[in-house]
Amino acid sequence: MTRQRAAVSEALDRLDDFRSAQQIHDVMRQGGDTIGLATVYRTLQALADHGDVDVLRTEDGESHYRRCERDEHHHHLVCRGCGRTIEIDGPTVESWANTVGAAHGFTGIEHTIELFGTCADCAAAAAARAGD
Amino acid sequence: MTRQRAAVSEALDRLDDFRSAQQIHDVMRQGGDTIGLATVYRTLQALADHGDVDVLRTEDGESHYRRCERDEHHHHLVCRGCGRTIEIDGPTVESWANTVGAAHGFTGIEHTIELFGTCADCAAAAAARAGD
DNA sequence: GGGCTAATTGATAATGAATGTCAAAACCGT
DNA sequence: ACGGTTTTGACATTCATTATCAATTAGCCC
Ligand SMILES: [Zn+2]
Ligand SMILES: [Zn+2]
Ligand SMILES: [Zn+2]
Ligand SMILES: [Zn+2]
Repeated sequence: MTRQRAAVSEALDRLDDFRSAQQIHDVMRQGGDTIGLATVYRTLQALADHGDVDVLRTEDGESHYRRCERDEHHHHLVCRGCGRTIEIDGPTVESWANTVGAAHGFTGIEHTIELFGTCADCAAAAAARAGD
Repeated sequence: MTRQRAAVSEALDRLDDFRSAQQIHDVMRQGGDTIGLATVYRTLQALADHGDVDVLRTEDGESHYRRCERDEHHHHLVCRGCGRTIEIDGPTVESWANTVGAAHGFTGIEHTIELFGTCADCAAAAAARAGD
């Protein structure tokens, strides 16, 4: 464990939503940390491999990282407006994925499931903006 | 409708699995078509916007395109070995996505669902390779 | 602590998919 | 065929991510 890895881990604890490696690097620099961008990339990937952070591929192909509350397998409901993220588990979809995979003779099924929408706050803000 | 767009559409008809824009461009060139890479990118994106082709973001961030049999909303079960793709519909997951989104006050729910696995042929090939 | 070796760091260069540029070519209604 | 509009495509550019590799650091034994 190095000073830099500990710093990335702490930064992730402070941040709530999914952030790109570059955003995390910026935040750390702003907070006084001395760390290189390459190290942030490497550390985040290592954390992701170990399952310590979750990765979300954004619509434009960037990888965003987030330390999640629960360690168990789960999915995400992300607000398109503010990025607020809610952790979701769906026992039904888990078994559905395996069942439908097996039905077609596939083994070693993995799945990618993410939900996107507009949260109540952002919807209210949009309505206020339209109504003034 | 231009000669190039028609050619891309025909190429997509001939190809079965998800291919990248560059792979499609290569195949077309090999087949004697004269077309620029930028045009292939533009055409594929336009087709994707119109819902005429499906897009799959691969693990390394590339966009792969495929003309699907059915026009209606559906998802994919993709073999990690050979790329064979099966179209899936899951009424349960569709309603699940909307329900869980609404339960958290989210509106305008969209979802990303993809299944990956090893098809029976690829599993058999792997077993034969291990057992010789 | 001091020294030693292997792992890590980080400034920089390199990669590569995707997009922007813009003059030339193709399209289409007349 | 003609002229205005759209499309094309070779090329340059962007930008996230990865590779490089000398300098630094961590971990460990004495
Ligand atoms: Zn929001
Ligand atoms: Zn799941
Ligand atoms: Zn297969
Ligand atoms: Zn669906």
